[in-house]
Amino acid sequence: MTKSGHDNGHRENVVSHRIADSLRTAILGGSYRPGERIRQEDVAERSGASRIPVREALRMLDSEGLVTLVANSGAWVTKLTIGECVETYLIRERLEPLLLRTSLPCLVAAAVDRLGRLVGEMEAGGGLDAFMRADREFHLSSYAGAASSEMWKIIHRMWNTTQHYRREFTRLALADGLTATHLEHRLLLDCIRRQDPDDAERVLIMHIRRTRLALEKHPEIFA
Amino acid sequence: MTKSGHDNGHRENVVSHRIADSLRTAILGGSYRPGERIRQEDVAERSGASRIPVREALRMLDSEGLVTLVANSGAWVTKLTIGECVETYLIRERLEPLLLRTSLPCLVAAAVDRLGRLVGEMEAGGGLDAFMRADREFHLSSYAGAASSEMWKIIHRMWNTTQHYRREFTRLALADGLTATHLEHRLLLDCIRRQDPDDAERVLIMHIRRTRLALEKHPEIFA
DNA sequence: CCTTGAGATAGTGGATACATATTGTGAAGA
DNA sequence: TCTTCACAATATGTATCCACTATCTCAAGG
Repeated sequence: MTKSGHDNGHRENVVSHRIADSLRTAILGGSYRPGERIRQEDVAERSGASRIPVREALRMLDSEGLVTLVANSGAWVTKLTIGECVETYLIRERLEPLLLRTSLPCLVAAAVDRLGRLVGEMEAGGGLDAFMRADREFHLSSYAGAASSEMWKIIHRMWNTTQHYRREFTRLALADGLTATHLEHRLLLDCIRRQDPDDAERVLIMHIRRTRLALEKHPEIFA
Repeated sequence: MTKSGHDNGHRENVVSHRIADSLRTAILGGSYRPGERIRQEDVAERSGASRIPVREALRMLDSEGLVTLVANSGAWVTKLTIGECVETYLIRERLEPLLLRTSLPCLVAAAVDRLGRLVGEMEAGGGLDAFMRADREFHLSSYAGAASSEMWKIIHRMWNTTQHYRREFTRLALADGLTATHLEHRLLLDCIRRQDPDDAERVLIMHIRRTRLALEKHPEIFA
């Protein structure tokens, strides 16, 4: 290990990966809006690199579903129709319970405690951004026991592609207090504490399904 | 339409796409084996292009899960462990029934007839390659009513990444005649003819699950 | 004999420059 | 006034050249 200590996990010091990370953060953070065009030259100039690594980065994000590439035309931030968004929730209804079941036995006490704190943060009502962050962290952390699995990647991807629409939906739902959501989170946390995979699946299905049904009542988000 | 008639659907006349298609066909056809290295220079030379479109193609295939890219190191045909392959089947058990349910009402009589012919081809016993082609065609065609959906892409990808291992497993199973498989295909075809989504889901779950359990008994495939 | 480190080698990552396709604009004609 | 065709501007796709990193080989030392 004297030479260069290359075993720094999967840290990619490659420019294309850095650009992809930067763009991903910007898209998820809302700096880019769905349907907005992304010009290779702009990104290249802003990041001080040439267009080649930008193209590689765009291809990565395309494969993640965050941007849509069209040959000889350009790249746009992926824009979902309400139908595609609903389909994503239908997939999540089937896969996330399985992922949670897989992850459940691997969640140590410390991890469960952290989930409890996150539920508390959401209930505290710190505003839109705080809820979004805690909600994402809560659910994805509950799958941490199964991280690095193929299913984990699929689910993670779906959380990313729907991030913008969840934000807009949550913005509307915050007005009603999100009481059902908070209750479901408490129930889910309890199932996790009890290490009960069957009940956990049921609650999670209900949670995702109810959100989908509520989302379908707000087609204006996809206008 | 005087200039160049560019409206040929999604036909990608881009070199990188052509190379990706070529490599994909080669990998799925078995010309490349899992774990085998793919050198950019070799592919570039063989296709008469430079390395840049080859890199783009490799990134596409990486995003499809067919090849594995490592920064500053190279590209290899993705090699699955038995655990990863089993996980793929677990995902398929949950998603394909849903996809079939979505596709079912869109399958017209002609499409169902074609499914029937494919079942006949499989039962006819034309050897490994013939069965592989008909089996893939049968299942993927049963989802054709939901083509272009996100779920369809996920499933398609999984059929691709496990293609090599299904071939090896089928090679072993052919000796036993595949009787259960043929019965399940007949049952599934009947459910489709009756337009019964609930029974179709049950049969398909059983079909995938039984295959997974049988696959788990042959770890030597992944040696 | 085994371990370790320096140098050579091969192969990927990136920058610059050029070719090509798409799209927007405007003028000419019906 | 609307349609249509041609041209120009813009952005993407590709080729060539260079730099960097990882791996392999081999020799020196314990």
